[in-house]
Amino acid sequence: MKGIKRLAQELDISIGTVSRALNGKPDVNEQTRQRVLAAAASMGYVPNQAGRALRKGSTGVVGFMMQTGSEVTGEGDVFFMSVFDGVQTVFARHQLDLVALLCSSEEDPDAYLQRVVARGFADALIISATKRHDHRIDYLSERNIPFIALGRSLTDAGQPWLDLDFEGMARVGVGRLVAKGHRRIGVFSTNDDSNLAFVFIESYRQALAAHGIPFDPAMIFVAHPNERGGHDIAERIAAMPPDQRPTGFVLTNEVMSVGLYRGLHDAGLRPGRDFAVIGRDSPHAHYLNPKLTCFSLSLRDLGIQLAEALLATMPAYAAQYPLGVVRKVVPLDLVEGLSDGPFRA
Amino acid sequence: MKGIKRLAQELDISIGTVSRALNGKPDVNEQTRQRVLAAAASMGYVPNQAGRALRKGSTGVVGFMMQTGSEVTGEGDVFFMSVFDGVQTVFARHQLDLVALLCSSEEDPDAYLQRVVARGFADALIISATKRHDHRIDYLSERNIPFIALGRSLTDAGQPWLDLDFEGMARVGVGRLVAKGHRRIGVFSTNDDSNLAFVFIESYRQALAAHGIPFDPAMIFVAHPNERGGHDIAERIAAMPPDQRPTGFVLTNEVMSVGLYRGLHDAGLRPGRDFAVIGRDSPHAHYLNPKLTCFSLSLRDLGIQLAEALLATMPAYAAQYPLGVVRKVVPLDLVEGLSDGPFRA
DNA sequence: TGCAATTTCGTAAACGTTTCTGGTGATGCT
DNA sequence: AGCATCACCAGAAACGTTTACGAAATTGCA
Repeated sequence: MKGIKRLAQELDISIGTVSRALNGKPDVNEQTRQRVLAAAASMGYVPNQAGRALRKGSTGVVGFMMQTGSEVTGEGDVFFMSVFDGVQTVFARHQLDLVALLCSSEEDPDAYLQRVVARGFADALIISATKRHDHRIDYLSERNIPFIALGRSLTDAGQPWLDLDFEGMARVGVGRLVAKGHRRIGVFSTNDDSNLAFVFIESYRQALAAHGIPFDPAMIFVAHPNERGGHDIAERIAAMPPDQRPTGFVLTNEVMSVGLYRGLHDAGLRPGRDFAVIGRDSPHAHYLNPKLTCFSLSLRDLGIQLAEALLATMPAYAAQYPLGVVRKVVPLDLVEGLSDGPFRA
Repeated sequence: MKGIKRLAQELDISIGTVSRALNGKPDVNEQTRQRVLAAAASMGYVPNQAGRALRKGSTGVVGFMMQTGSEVTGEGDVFFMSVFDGVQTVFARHQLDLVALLCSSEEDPDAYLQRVVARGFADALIISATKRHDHRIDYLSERNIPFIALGRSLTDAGQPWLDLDFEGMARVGVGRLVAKGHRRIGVFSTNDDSNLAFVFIESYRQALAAHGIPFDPAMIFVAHPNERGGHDIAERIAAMPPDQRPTGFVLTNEVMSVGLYRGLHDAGLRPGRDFAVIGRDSPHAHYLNPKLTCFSLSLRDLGIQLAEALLATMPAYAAQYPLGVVRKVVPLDLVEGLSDGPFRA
């Protein structure tokens, strides 16, 4: 005999009453409730997840889907740890648990989603690293599984999303460099289907146009969104004839600046003196020398917004979070460093 | 009507047969099996996790418990992503899924473990950031839940564990610096109950003794195991009278060197010239200037070993992994850089 | 042809919980 | 005193699966 049944037998009351006592339901005598609670504590009773989920149809778990492997760690790293923390502070108020659903780099994300998630493993989902055309969005909305995307997508099923303000980063970044005399401003892009890069490049072109600077495709550097990618870019820049090189760079990724700095240094280019860099804040970038001028935001706060927007779409919680369908760009602050120092123009 | 019942009704056969067909059980006609498989695919059937777990008593899920929040990210960061990848390549062979159980920084790890895990959420666990006295180890072994610890602990319930070779790092690191003439060699420690720091400091003392160098408590620098901690250490070193400062430093953490470099630089100390640094390999440290001399290991391989050692303790898989109870220290390679360059002695 | 062995399948129980439906006894009200 | 109300609780059904058991249909063999 196990579980609630054993408890009931021990106390000589019915399992129904035990369940009601445990779950704070109204029709149970306060005295018996205390008896049950005491017995549960002393016997170390803890409800079985499967039984409860089967009966209730919900698990109390929200999944954050992310990809593993070292190569794909674009936003990865410490980024998520802080976002998680924010999400959890909201979830804690509702006894919801957050788990990270780890999609192996060897498995197709769509397949993973179907395999793990559609089984009713989680009540709701947070998906990240959204692509411009993202099958997961269709899949989840077809089945009415509540979810929110961290990142916009062209695949629009009316889902809520939160995204960083790439337009703003392009506008402010370019504007800042232009004001210092730069005309050849490099940016990075990826060669996958990620919407992030697409939005950023578009905004970059608009920002250039706003300052009357013609767009030059050679200023777009495709690379992996990690340290190595930053290093690759620096090497490519160094290989260009000096008069065709960009004189400044705007990055939206947290860690690329680390590799970029090193690559620039090896090429004899010092950020903030020979070359302007504007990047993204991160624990690593924070210790670059010279100090990186970067866009910054509270990741914990991002997590909080993410959680609230998600709860707003879940029937059981929507009433407490009357936010409607959140589709929002979150702004970043520019933190002045020395890496985009005065240009010689 | 939902799930397997609907499938059965559609095909006009019993749910028992459908289940057996789906699960590859022997006593089902090959032709009906194909019919079932086809119907399941076309109707997008996917078995309910709760129902299956309830009946079978196992979930097919292994949890990796880790803490969230930006402050506690000692080993965190990109470290885990690669380890996960290794674990998953092993798990994939057995249809096991790995999820990260995220313990909020606001919740007690022991309480979290009881709340989430004992519910039968996962079949087995990997716990990390083990303490010298770790309640989780007792808890899990009392309930016979298979688990493995990433990190040794004084709490010994006969559990399997894997740990990095801190003895080796201390011995090789100190030996290398001593050979270059260093006598005052700094190391870092934490002020929590983590066993990692304890083992390392012990080995450090022994390594010093082996070279006839007296132990000086002032050479131990307590700090947070992250970039900021590294920076703090540099500031403290800079504040010491030059003739009392360490002349070299051995770090076992992946990211502290980033902050240490910056802090040393601000104090006018250049790694590899005025000060020797030996650290840990990581994507970030890899781009330090000058190149960091560091201990390195394949995290993916660590994940593979972790997974295999865990499976060896799970009754259902033990036969395929006859490893016994694995309690093993995994070695690291020294990668020569320029940060521990020639000493002036 | 007849009996045993084998293949294939349907039936039903079980996993641990929550919740619906009634029922009992006590209480309140007239 | 009689009736309605109420607080409390027991019983049972249900959630979706897997699996033990046995029955039916088929085959093999003499």
